[in-house]
Amino acid sequence: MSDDRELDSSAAESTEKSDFIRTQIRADLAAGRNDGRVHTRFPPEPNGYLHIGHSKAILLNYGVAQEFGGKFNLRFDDTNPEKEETEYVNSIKRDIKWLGADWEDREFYASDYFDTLYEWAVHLISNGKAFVCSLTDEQIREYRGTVKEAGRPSPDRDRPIAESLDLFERMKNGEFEEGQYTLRAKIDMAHSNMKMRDPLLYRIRKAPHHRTGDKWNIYPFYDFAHGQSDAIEGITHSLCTLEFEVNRPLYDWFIENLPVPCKPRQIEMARLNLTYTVMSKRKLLRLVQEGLVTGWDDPRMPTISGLRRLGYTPESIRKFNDRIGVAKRDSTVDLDLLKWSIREELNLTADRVMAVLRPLKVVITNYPADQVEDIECVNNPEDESAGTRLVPFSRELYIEQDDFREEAPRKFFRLKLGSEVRLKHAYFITCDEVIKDDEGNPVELRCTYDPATRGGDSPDGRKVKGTLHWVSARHAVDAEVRLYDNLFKEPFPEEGGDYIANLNPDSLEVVTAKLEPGLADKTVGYRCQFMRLGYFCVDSVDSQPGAAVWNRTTTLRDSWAKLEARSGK
RNA sequence: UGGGGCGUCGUCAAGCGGUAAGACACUAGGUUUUGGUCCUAGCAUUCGCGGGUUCGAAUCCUGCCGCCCCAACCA
Repeated sequence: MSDDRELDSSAAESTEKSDFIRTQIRADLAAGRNDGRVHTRFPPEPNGYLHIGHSKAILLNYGVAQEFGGKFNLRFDDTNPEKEETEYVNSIKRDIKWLGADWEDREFYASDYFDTLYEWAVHLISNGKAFVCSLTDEQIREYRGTVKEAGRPSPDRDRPIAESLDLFERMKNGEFEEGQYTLRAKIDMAHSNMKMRDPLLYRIRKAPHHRTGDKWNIYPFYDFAHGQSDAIEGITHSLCTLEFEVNRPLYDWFIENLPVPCKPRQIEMARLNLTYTVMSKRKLLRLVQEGLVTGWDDPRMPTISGLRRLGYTPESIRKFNDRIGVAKRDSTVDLDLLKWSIREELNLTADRVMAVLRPLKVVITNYPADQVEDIECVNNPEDESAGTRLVPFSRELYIEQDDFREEAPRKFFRLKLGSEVRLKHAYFITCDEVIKDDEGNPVELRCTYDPATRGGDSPDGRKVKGTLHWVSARHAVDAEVRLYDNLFKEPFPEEGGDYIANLNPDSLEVVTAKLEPGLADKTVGYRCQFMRLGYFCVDSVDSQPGAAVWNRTTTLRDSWAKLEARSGK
């Protein structure tokens, strides 16, 4: 049966995608543009960790290259030395590899092209298309006008070419202070597109660069670096997000006015937004810096490294991306879709094991005190080849506190005083007596079992509605289990005031759980379902040899909780 | 009182003049030794709104409305 499902999904994957980007690429190919080549790139700025939104860009660029027999580059957009760090380039490379996108030997940096970019800036000056400007940042802003009023030309706009050439060289040589001069293109101060009003090309910055060190005193801006870097690498389709739509005329202007080896086409698409989280590096960075999370890889973060640590697989993220599609309209994807993509995979592949998160002791009064039985348990009902394992059963057990109510409505199928339930794979038990503490909370259940129901079926054919998971008290191993929930309590945390105020105070609950003994030696990389509770994995950071820490990747669908919540209102 | 982009189910998203795919979510049943999974059924007579063209419009034209982006020496 699981075979059928796998066939179905692979068949679905093989259907040709027809989003607007691929449609454009096919048209370009048909028109013979760029010699019929397809070459894409992912251009991260190394100023933070990659998040799930980046996975959309990575997988799309890589996927498109694959589908059209083209190539995919990784290029770090490192034109701002003040914000960029080597730690980030390493984490970015690790995350892209993990997602399964392969840039082969094409790892590039915009900073690789600083020399060429400098030459091209000189080229523009020489052709009267750029000039050195002495306006301060404040003046530049003022001269630029507004979206509704034309700007005014800089007084330096007609500076003689030779003078600009000289000044620009001296800027490069470090003869001036930061902010003293800039290099600007000479386009049109009255242009209706603000990006075309004599945009800045270079600024003086004396900060050391993570790769070029102190070689440069001037650094190009994004607009002067990005398209040219694309062209240098032979990129044919430069995919980016919607906010760069207004930059496209400028992108094209540089391509037209510079001796570039290829003419890439910029195509813009909507970025990914997800409910119950934020997706901007700036906002994520603040969570890290203020210690609101444990780091970029905190399992609650929407970062690739956070999701990996939470238990997501590369495949689940790829499937998620296939399902959200790509389009031009602003949208926010339901977090449930992401959760569903990991449940879908783990349902088919994860072992079912037993763990009790909030233990309640059960004593089987008619079970011999010194007896221990090995109960055969199915590892994965969705996958027969996963086999079975033996789990010890004895007189004293733990069950989940939530699975017992002294009195409960008819719809409550779990253990009640005087009623019978099945312990998964083991026996039917009936609760005879509840022992409570001073506050009336149940601390121990006295139960009897029916020896004839071994394995979980009654020979007389009587049925029980509930099946509970359990662990043998004597054999159970204690473990720290981290129950993660949504980082934010609101679906749109950025709406209204400060998003920090919408953090979910219950995004992490830590419990000491009782696990079946076979889980004691599990190591990083192991994923399983704690039966009836959710999917869990061994934490890759805080686990110690012999003392795994477990993270809840996601809960199971819980129609009982839904039902109860509904009737409670 | 500028320019650019976008409006199809609660959320994503196909559709490109021939009479609204699919997924998630949700609802109702069935199966079930996980209240999980799985299965079945339901879930937009309607595509932001109004006109027009056409035998026929979500698709073409037109007017309006709404949302997003652009005035960092960020990317």
